[in-house]
Formats: sequence, C-alpha cells, structure tokens
Amino acid sequence: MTAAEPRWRRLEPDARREQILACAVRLFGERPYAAVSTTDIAVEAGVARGLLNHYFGTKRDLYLEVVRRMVLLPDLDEAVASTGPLRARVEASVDWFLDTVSAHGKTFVAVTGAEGVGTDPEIEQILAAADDLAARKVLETVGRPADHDDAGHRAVVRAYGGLVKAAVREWARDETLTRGQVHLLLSQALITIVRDVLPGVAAKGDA
Amino acid sequence: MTAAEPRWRRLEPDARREQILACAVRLFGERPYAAVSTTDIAVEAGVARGLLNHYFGTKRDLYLEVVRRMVLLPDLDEAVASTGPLRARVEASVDWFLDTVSAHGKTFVAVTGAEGVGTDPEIEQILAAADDLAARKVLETVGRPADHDDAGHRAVVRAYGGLVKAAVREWARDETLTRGQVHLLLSQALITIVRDVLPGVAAKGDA
DNA sequence: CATACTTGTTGACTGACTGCCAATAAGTGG
DNA sequence: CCACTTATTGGCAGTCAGTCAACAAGTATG
Repeated sequence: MTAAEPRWRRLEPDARREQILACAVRLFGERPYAAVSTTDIAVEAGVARGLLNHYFGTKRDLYLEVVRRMVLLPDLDEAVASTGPLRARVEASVDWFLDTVSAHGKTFVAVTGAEGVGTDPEIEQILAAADDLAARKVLETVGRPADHDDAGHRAVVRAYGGLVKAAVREWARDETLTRGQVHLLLSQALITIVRDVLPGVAAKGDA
Repeated sequence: MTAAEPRWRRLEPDARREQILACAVRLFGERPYAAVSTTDIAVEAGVARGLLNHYFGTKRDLYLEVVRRMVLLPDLDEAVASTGPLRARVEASVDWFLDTVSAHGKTFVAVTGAEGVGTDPEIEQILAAADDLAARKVLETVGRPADHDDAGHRAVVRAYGGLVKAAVREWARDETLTRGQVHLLLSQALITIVRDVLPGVAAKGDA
C-alpha cells in the first residue's frame, strides 16, 4: 500500500492564523483569560501549542488580537439616514444599532462585559479606540453639523456608549428589558444629550 | 545576650488577612490579573506565599475578595434629601455621588474599567449586585414612590449606571470632561429617564 | 519519476507559577 | 520556666507559557 495521508496538513500562514484566531475568540469568549490555557486553544485548533507562539508571539498578544477582532462592530460605516428631524434620525440610528447587535448575539455582549478590577492599558486603549469610533459615527448621524468633531462632544457621546452597552446587556443577556424598552431608553437619552447637554459642552468655555 | 527579635511576627488572623488583602487590592489595581503573581503579593505583604492560600484559598478566590472590597462604595446609604422638586433631588443626588467619587479617586475608576473580553460569571455577579444596590438607592432618592421597586425600573437605572461609570471615567481619568459637564450630563439624563422612560417601562404591559 | 529545497509545523526542554502540607516557631497560659 | 496552641514557613509536585532545533508537507527542479 502507498504511504497514507500525511499526519498534518500544511496551510497558508494567513489561513492557519485565521483558524487559530477563530478558536481563540470562541474560548476567550466563554471563559476568562486565566481559565483558558494555550493548550486548550491548540487542541481546539488541532495544532501544536508552539504554533500559537509562532503566529501570535505570546498568549497575551493573542488575547489582544482577539479583543481587537471582537470590538470592531462589523458594517459600522453602513449609512444611516442623516436627514429629517432629530427624533427621526435618532430613532433610526438606535434601530439600526439594535438590529446589528441582535444579529451578532452574544459576541457584542461578551466584549462589553467588565471583568472586574485591573487596569490593562493596552486593552483600555483598544476599547477606547472602538468607543471613539462609534462616538464619531453617532455624532455624524445625529449631531449638529456645526461642531460635530468637537472633543468635548465626543467625550459625552463616548459616555453615552456606556449607557448603550449596559442597556444592551440588560436586554440581550439578562432579558430584564425588552427591545422596545431599550429603544425608548436609548432614544430619549440621546435626544436629551443632543438637545440639552451638548450645547452646554462647547469647545471654548461653557454656555 | 538574650535571643534577638523573632524572624516574623505573629498576627491575629483578621489583621493578617486584612493586611494581605490591602496589598492585593493595590497590586490588582495596578496590573491585570495574570500579571500579578501570588509571589508578588506575598513579597509585598512580607509573608510566605503559602499564607495566601491559607487565608484565601486560591489566587482566584483572593481576587474575588479584592473585587468585592473595591466595588462597595463606602457610605452608599448616606442619606440624601428626598424631598422637593425632581430636578433638585436629581442634582443633589448627582452632586453627592460626584463628591464621593472624587474623594476616593482612582479606586472607583479602577473597578469600572472593562478588561476586555471574557465572561466571568462570578465577577459579573459581584458587579451586578453592586450595580443593583446603587440602582435601588437612586430609585429611592429620585424615583416616583409609587412603584420604586419595580424590576423593570431597576433594570433601566442599572443601565443608567453604565452611563455614570463611563462619564466618571471621562472626567476623573481621561480629563476629557469637567465635573460641571459630567454633572450636566448625568442630571439631564436621569431627569429624562425618570420623566420620559420609566413611565413607559411599567411592570404590567406598556403605556 | 526521483530529488533537492522551502517553510509550515512539531515536540521536547526550561523556567515560572500555583496549590498543598508537614514541620517550625511565635506567643500565651499554667 | 515549660507545655500548648496555632500562625507561619519552606519545600515538593503538578501545570503552564516561551523557546528552538529538528522534522516533514508541499513545490520546484532535473
């Protein structure tokens, strides 16, 4: 008989990297960092443990990649109607967002989950960048065109992002709020922010 | 000459436990979980590493204790005027809260810091309990007395807690917002929630 | 079809870390 | 001064992450 199938298949670096990353995303999404061993990930991917280091460096580096992968909300730059009265724009924006979140299920909830104490600068930076991107997007859609790129405005909307995440958790994970209730909460809050808060948070001095 | 001072001092279990916990709080507040070894904590506390296990069991158990210690906002049950018009009560409440936070500096900011991905049920539960306690407190102060203990209302106010944490981070850590701006944001948002959102989140059916 | 070459992949080695437990000694009462 | 309680130590065993030289899968070459 001829030599049988090889013991392992040789993949393109990109493909192998992607496969490993996918397994890592799943495992890190289920258990906290310390409870996931590189051996677990290697077994899940069906490769030798040393290969993880070859592609990602250290375990922590792999984790950072996972976080980067999970935080970037797909189709974030999808256009949402940015004309019409404020309430209509806000509600359309919130609707689009809730649709996106419900489509990705638990993935979004997992990234927003606070893991307790412990300041990790690099993680913070990744999350901050994602929040800021989302904030710009919101301001672009519902913000007043005049000063939509003001730093103070972005900070307020980033804080609004905290409300959004917490509200989505209540809805998608804990089921303590319905989608309609979350929609109401987020819409009213955003309208209030645009109408009553942003004018008082001007770039130069206060109103 | 008499036998010199002993190589180590014997402490009351409570005292020793407290001392170790204090060191753990400091270290876990500076670095993420995996970057803090039990040896580090033991050295910091000046005790043998095995003593940590004796008092707290596993490293993870010690970490849970640290989180429990940090999340409970001291003097949370301090009375705040719960009479007068809504706006006055809300602003007094927000003021009290910002005072408390600024008094405890970075401690509060550290606990609210999301550490990325990874669902840790026990941590989530601890944080959820703290959030719910805070939510009850807020409802007690500014909520309408009729149905202040409604589950839906608590969920909305817990979500509001997400806004609070994010806003405080912008102010106390990143300094991208002033205290006045945070005060404005949190007050307006809370007023909107009490006025326009909670009535639409009734216990039985919707309005 | 056989051979040399490239490189994706493996497996073992090493240092670090955690949990465990019997021995030790600090403090106290008799 | 001595015996007793127990807080504390120190070392052992198992696990895990990072490194690297050797190996083999796939491809090009004659």
